[in-house]
Amino acid sequence: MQRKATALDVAKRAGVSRSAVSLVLNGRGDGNVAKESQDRIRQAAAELNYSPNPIALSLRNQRTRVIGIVSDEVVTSPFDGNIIGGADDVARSRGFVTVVMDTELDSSRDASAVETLLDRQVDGLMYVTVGLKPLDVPQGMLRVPSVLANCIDNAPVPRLHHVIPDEVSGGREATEHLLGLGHRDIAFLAGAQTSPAAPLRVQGYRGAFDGAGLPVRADRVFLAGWDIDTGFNGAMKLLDGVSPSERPTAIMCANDRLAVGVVLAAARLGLSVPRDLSIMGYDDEFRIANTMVPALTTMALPLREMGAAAMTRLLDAVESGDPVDSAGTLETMVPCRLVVRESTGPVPA
Amino acid sequence: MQRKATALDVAKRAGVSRSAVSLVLNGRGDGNVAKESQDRIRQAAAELNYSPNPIALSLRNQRTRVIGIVSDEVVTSPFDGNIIGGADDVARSRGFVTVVMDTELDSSRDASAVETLLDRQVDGLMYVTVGLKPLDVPQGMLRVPSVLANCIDNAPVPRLHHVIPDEVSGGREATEHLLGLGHRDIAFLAGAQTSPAAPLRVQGYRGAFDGAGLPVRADRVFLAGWDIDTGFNGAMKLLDGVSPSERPTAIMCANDRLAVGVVLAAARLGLSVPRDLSIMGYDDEFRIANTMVPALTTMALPLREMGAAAMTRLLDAVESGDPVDSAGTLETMVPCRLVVRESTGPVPA
DNA sequence: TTGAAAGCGGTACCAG
DNA sequence: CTGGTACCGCTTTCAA
Repeated sequence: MQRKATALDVAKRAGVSRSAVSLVLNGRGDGNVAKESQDRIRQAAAELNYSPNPIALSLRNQRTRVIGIVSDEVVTSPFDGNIIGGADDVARSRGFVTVVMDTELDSSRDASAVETLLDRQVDGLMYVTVGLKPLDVPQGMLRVPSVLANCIDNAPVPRLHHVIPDEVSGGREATEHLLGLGHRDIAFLAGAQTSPAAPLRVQGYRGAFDGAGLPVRADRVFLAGWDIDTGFNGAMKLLDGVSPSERPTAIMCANDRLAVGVVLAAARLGLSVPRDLSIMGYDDEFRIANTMVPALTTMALPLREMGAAAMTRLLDAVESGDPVDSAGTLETMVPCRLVVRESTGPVPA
Repeated sequence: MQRKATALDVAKRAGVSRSAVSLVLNGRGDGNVAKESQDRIRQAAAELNYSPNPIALSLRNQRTRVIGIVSDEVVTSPFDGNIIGGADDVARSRGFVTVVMDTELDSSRDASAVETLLDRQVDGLMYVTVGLKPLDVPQGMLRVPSVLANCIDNAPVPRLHHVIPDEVSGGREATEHLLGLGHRDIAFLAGAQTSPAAPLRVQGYRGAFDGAGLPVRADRVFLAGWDIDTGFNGAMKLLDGVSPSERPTAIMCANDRLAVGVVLAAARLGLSVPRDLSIMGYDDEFRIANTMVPALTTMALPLREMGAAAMTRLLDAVESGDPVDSAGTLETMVPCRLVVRESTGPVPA
């Protein structure tokens, strides 16, 4: 591997000094370097396939054009990877590189990941989590521009800007979809208390009923968990051995996996979806919601948009030198998106 | 943010020169620096919370202790993230940092990701893919020590070492599990032709039958796809309207999602799993296989082990200066692991 | 045993 | 308009 060309090589080839090379290649040639020299420099650079050494640049400029992304388990878990995808899109388009470190839910690694990144002089930091959650912000994040994606500063007085999905309106619109199909008895398997998303979606569910002037049956909302078996068991409790008139006509689920369990239970019980029972998921999980039988109607999390919004905000701050929340607001909410497929239909006659 | 302490600060505080600081802190103090000075230096370093600037180090040493990981879509897809987890474990334990770049299946980004990483002077590279596949190795990977995880150098004469799961024995052991339960008519939804994993698993399936001295019914193996609906449709074809004596007593699936579809079909048809029908998955996909109802018996991919093995091999090469395949072999196969849960049982009487 | 100096690859200031 | 030079933080060689 022959070593890469340096600015000195270019200078020699063009018969000028290193300084001239630097000026020209950084667009500050005009008014400083003769037009003719500029051409020679640019040509020499092209011939040698020259590009400046980012490490030397970093050392000199004290800025690296690198953004550090710390994730709780976004890389290693099956979820929410698109937040990073959306963030990286924006970063690349603006000439930044992202480096990702995953702590695999070991919060004792948070601080050291941040310090490692800071040591390497990242220009900014982003923390991404799987699922909406409060975050004990690592101290180091306060030393450079930083944003949170899908998590919220857990301090008494929050300091970092966060980008989160609008769970309340997500819950509301999902419910409105079912109300619009004529359903009135809608059960809600609402996930687990442990996530702040659960109560927010329930709030949206209530809001939809209120908005329609309909009463909410408190006993139709269940907080349990997030997995297939939970959905299955919850559905069995709601449906098995219950007369058709007593059954809910629709079941909303706080994620697609719960919905898979519910579909499974319906199949066991000989209920046709959506003819006898409508089922809604949440998340629009890739290769689950769209390939389920029947394909799941669901509320898509705006993962890419969240990542993009967070990164945009962060880079604006990095490049301007202002703090991330310069616009005065500490929160960006991104709306969820209703995806209608085949698991929901009109209320049975 | 007050700037970090430099070696010069430490030197001043200890009343010595920068060189002395460098020597002592790199363990080459004995024989070069007076014991007493050594102590003062170490103490000063501790007091100032000194650690060398990695960027300056990189520039000086031309080595960064950074390993670049390029992934096709491991970060953004729900799959195989644990390969990176396993790799990162090993890297951290050996004092290296990994930086991950995901190309989101855009192979035109492969080369530029590698060049970016190379520009930043990574000491080694690893390419990770979702699902076993042939890889057109980006040229740049040949310039530093590199390994492949879950993919295989697609060149006429392969150059890079790869770490892959042993799909043949995975397929064989899965089949043997079912044969051991007395099943003789075992259908295999074997994924899609597009992945090299599919034919390998089929080969294992055939091997198991051969080994047991049993004939293979060629019409029991189907190549179709990898998703829930494919599994559902495949199972319906095998089971719906077919008399019990004509039905396979077990269905093997090339991944857990197919198995979900098969379970769903069985539920629709009123078949009890595993009493009437045994179902096997493959992959042990997190939060699918273990939470399915019934929980899926499956063949776990050794993702963490693969990542760890690949990184170990890579770092050995980086630290020794030898090429990655110095042991003479270009392939490491890691065995899959049978996980018995509740979806398989004895053949029906 | 110690410190001065060169150099890694750049950028930016300043005198010519 | 140009080229010399200092400096970013560290390691390493070499002379004192």
